[in-house]
Amino acid sequence: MVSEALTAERVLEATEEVLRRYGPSKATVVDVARALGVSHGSVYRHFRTKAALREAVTQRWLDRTSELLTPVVDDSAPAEERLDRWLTRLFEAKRHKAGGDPELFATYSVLTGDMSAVVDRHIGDLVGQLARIIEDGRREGVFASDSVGFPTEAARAVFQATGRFHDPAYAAEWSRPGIDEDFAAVRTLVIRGLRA
Amino acid sequence: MVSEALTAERVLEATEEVLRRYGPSKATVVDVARALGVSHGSVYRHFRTKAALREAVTQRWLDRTSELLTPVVDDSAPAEERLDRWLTRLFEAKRHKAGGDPELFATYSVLTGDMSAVVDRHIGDLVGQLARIIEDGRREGVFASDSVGFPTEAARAVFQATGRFHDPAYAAEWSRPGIDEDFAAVRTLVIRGLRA
DNA sequence: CAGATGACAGATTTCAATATCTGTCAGTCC
DNA sequence: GGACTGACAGATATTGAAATCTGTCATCTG
Repeated sequence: MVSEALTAERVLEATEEVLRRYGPSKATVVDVARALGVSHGSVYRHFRTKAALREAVTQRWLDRTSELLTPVVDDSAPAEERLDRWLTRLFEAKRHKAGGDPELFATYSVLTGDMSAVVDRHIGDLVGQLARIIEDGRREGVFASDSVGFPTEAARAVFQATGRFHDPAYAAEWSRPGIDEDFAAVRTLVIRGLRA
Repeated sequence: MVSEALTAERVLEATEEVLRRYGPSKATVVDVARALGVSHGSVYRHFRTKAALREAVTQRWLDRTSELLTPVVDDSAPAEERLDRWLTRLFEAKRHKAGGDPELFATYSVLTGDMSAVVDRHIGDLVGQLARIIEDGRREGVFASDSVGFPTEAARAVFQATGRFHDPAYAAEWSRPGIDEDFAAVRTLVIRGLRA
């Protein structure tokens, strides 16, 4: 064969490129096959359905954000500072993605809308990261151990309370003037709410 | 004339009925006129455009919720208790509307999507109510006066942090199991965040 | 024989014609 | 004469026939 072997990874890359070019409603499996120079039957060898292909490419996209945040979780700084940095970095990352390539961001927002399982897993990852920071903070004695429930419950509450600054549904608000002040106020409120 | 005079109020009532029956995409000015037994030209005598008619009917709908909450603001109970009740009642009211007549709720959710001015005014009303409670709490010494900014800023933060439990975009989540625990956790977190 | 192809049936989307709606206004009717 | 009508132009929505897409599979190829 002249070109490289057709792998799932190459199919995913082509899919992302096709999605970027045509958007979620017009990107077809035939387009992906065309971009790879193969027949669409070959794409179905790697992904059973179009939905499975979209799920895989979306999961990859979401996982990139989670990985961006792990350094903050594993850091050795005080928990309160890490929580602040984690929330800020999440907001920055989302805002950067949304502002840098609005069409691709909109595309993935549409995709995630049809994929509660993939999204739930991603949210689970992020809440897990938050829970680890909160657990550390309780061990340090900086965060209250009795108030908002187990670390995972507190983490869920923090995640939900800051939703306006990471949920794609609000992406349009992220470029409004005053958004930084709003974010600072919510972040402060939430962190104060965790304190001992 | 045999029937009652055609008033703006009667037009609004007919519009709500037509919206309930046909939904936001199929409800036309001609339908409203038909429901009233007049020509559509008469409807234009009371509302300059279809958009103005929809704005008026949407504002009425939103104002009904605001009015439901004023008793809690004007109550003489301690501020922290009133804040708790205000948040709970807002969530209950929204959930009740969304669950009781899902189609009409979805209809109004679509309408509000095209009406930032009306929605901003409504949010301004609600944040104003919250600010009054927070101001009282600061006067009582229960809420910190130095932390999250002026009462209006703190009120905005509280409103945004609890968005998942009043923003129609999340209506689908309000019937999920565990939502009450989630709400309790966020509510507790936020109220603790305001404390002195 | 593992991997790729392309013809095929049924589902979905596109597109252009046709129908309906919005907003105006000259004219009608108490 | 003030409230209402209905014909009208331009904008928007609906419809159904034609084109395209999804997913399968018998066949091909190196």
